[in-house]
Amino acid sequence: MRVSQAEKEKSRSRIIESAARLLRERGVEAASVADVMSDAGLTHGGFYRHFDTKEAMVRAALDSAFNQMVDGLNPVDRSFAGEASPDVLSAFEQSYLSDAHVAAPGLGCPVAALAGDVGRAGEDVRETFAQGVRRIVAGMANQLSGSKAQRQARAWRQLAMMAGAVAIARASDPQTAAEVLDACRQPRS
Amino acid sequence: MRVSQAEKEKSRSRIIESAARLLRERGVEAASVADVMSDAGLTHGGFYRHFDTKEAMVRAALDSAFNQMVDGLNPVDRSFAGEASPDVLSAFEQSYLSDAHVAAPGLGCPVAALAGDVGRAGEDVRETFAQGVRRIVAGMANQLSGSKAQRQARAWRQLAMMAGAVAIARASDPQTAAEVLDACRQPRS
DNA sequence: TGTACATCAGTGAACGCGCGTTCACTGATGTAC
DNA sequence: TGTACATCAGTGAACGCGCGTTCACTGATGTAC
Repeated sequence: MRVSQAEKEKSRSRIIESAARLLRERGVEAASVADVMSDAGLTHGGFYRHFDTKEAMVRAALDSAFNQMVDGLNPVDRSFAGEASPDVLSAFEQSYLSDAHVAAPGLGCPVAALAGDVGRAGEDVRETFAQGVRRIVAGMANQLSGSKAQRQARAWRQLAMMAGAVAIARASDPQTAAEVLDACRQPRS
Repeated sequence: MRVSQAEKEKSRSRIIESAARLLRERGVEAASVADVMSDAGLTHGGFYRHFDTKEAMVRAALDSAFNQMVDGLNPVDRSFAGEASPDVLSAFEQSYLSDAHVAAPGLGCPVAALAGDVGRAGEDVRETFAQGVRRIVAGMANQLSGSKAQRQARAWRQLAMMAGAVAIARASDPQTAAEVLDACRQPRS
């Protein structure tokens, strides 16, 4: 039964949203096309009316997940003039290194959840990932002071540390997770 | 054809070595039992004379990969008295953030290659991973100065940053990879 | 505005394929005497 | 030290299963007149 163009667009959005969550929760390979379609309230057969391949879905879902992260970094009600807001960055970092983020990968940072998987994916997926990471780093660097190169380098170091810490925390026992998160919450040394 | 106990032990070592490399290169799911056995010069049917399940092999391979990393941190010819050797730590960090490490995940740090996958694995695998990370952090902390808590916290931050940076570099294009690695090679800020 | 018809979003069965695991079998190894 | 026999590492076929993808079909949507 054909549905309207507006309905199709809603379906596509639901597929991408489901994919963005399931990819981060289960990994690129374990999040199957059938799982994603079922989560979106559809059957798997219709998948190819929306995407040519699973890889195309992965790219769209990655982009969506990065958008969520960048939105969290640049709340519209605060950065209306692009001004530096160190409390926004502090809040982002505190939220990133929280137990809640560790416990909910499906809603969390795609770098912490998927960097390993994407490293083994095709070039197109890696390109989508790289652009997403760059947007996060640019958003963080905007909230820092110093020269442009200094701000960007500090943002890279901070994001790498936080993503590494959350990935380690998820891959360990609760005590080890608490140790690495606590260490990374402390100021630089 | 039955082989001697010594031959069996050699087979087991080859299986673990192949698994440790293929897991880091392809990920936990994509490194199949048949691939590992073939790489070790055996056929897949004999796998269960060595391990009860694929998960048991993953744990043994993870342990082996972490051993390699810890050996690199504590060269026997240097740390004979457990004394602090800052140049050993510097060499470790420089090697960790090198292009060679990014290009050769099969011989590299299991944290950078497998933290994401292990985060979705069973509790036993996560426990093996956690013990491995702790050994790396202890080895790094031994090379630092300050109170025990300070040294350990600094080691956690440094390892989290380096593992995050290498994972991001592998999941990105060459230019982005160079940016994140360069940033993380710089001293603290 | 109505009518006739082409389009196509979504369904559910089916495809080939590789996965982890099991199994009957082989024949050299290890052991009991 | 020899001999008879039980053990078991390794082989290769087979198992059920879920994967990504394809396909014939349905019937509401969109369009041409």
